[in-house]
Amino acid sequence: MSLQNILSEKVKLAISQLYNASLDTVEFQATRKEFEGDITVVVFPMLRVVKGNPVQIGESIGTFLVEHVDEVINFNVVKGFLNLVISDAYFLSFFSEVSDFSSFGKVSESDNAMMVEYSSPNTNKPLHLGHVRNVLLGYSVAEILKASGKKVYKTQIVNDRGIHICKSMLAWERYGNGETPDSTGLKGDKLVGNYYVKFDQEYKKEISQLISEGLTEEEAKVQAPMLVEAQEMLIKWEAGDEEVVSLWKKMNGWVYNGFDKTYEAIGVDFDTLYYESNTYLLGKEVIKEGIAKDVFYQKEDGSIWCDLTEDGLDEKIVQRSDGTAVYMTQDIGTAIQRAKDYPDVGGMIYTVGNEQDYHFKVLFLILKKLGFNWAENLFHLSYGMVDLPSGKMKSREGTVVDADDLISDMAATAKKISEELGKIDDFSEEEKEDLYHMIGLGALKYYILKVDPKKRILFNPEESVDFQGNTGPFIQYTYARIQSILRKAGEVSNISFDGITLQSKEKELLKQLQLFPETLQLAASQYSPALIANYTYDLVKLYNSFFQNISIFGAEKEIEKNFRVQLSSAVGQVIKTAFSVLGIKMPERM
RNA sequence: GGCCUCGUAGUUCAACUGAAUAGAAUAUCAGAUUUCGGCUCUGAGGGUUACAGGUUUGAAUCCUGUCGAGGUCACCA
Repeated sequence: MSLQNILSEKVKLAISQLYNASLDTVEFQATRKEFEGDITVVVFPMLRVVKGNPVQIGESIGTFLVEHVDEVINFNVVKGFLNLVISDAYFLSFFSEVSDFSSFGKVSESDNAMMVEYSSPNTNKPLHLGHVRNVLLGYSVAEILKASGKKVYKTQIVNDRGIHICKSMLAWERYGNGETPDSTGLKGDKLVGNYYVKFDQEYKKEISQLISEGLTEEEAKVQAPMLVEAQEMLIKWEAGDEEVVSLWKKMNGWVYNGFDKTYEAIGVDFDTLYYESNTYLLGKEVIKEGIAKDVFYQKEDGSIWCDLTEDGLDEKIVQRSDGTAVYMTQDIGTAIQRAKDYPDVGGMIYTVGNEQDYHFKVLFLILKKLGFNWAENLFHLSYGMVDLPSGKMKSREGTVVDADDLISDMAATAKKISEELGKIDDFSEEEKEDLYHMIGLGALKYYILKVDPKKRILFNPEESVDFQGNTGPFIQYTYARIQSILRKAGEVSNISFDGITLQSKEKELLKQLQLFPETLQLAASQYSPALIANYTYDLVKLYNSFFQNISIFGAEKEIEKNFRVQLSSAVGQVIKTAFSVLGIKMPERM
């Protein structure tokens, strides 16, 4: 039982005994460091049920708590704030009761399952920095949910259908000379991406050619032979034309291979995949049923709509007049398919950029109207764009930061900095490369995840691999240093710590450690990796100031040394757990 | 134009969802240290939380309006 829960009940008891009133909740906050105390009860909200002077009420409650609660040994009141001093014994017993800090805060898996979707790229371009934010967020939220006791399925929807795919296919057929990833040594997604660009270049040439022949720009855009041919290809694809389908399969295969390498480099994975080419037809079935249920209606031209004006939104098309599926149709189909495939799923989280806020608002509403019980638990994990110091990323202007390049750049910077430190000269080349990758990636992930998802992020490549301050490598470094201390200390017996007097830094550390389980739960309920990142940095800062003020090896008594070493070990374990839900690995040395 | 999100030290981010004197990091400046101006430590300055009202014992946080940044309003995905 946490300290807050114990105190909360006792405060309520005090209110009912002293004032004959009842209180629903008690508000706590950390005691500011300029006052004495470990935890603070805010008296102001109680004024609603108890009339009187907040200072006097605080005094009475404080006196009551000191008399009736073992953990509370002293108190003081400042304005409406009741600062309580908690006994060392309480913190020490908390510390010795947790036998294993490596799983501290984690809750074992329940039947309550969630599906988390992230990444979901187009198959015609390599992944870029924007995808990186998506992937990191989605993966981390999935891991946070797992650690907080949910069963989680990580998934994505692969956007493998449509005119854009045909464009790169066509360009490859015309200009490719049979090039393959093997023959060129290029990653599959890069190769296909190049032909997508090639299409655009040739298409533009055709347009200007046509304009010089006297067509207007509008006409030229529609009549350019390349575009017409791509459209014909799409029709063939939908009709199941063997040649087109096999080319489509071949080129998509290349892209998937390329993506897999990128995902592996980033360190994320998926439990199940959905392909748009498989689910778009399902959506159309549901549309039919929806008409019968009066959720949708058909216009004269045959197009099908959903009227959401009563809910303050617009009318939304769900099927074109020619009977083909739109984006919305597929998403409806995919969601339903997922619920069928995984009946234990009680909710879904979609990690998608905030430019699609409206789309998901509509999607969720439609699914609710269709009457699915899981539709009550859908959440759009919306995030802001990633800007560069030079401005917005624009693929047309070539200012896009490629994901693979980014990862290797980060590792290269990590290498430069690590070499200057010179602590790992005895590592093998392979160990060094692993370490640089770990640090570079740690920097990138932390830099992105510490920011509130809904805010835009400014990505400054130079700042992002900093080793100082609130950065991933700084926390990794602290972890490595703790491991070094533990190696030096050797075996430490696990004995009880009765009789130790806590120094203020030690007490603060224990307080912060104790907060980890609730922080994890809070992060899970708010889908917020940033909360974990900031918690971890606070813990590391406290540990560093502990480390500076208290000598571990120079402790006077063996029992004190043991305690400090174990405290270091616990901090290390908690930092490691916290970083693991952010998807960041910890080096044993660096 | 309608709707949505955001606006906090020079900069990048916090603030436990309404509480005490709004915190870190980084940059800047001043000291200490040294082979040097680089590394490391110590300290300081830096804020009317975009602006104006309102609600409240109490507002960066909630409400209204204004300004600014971005997004979105397709039979594209």
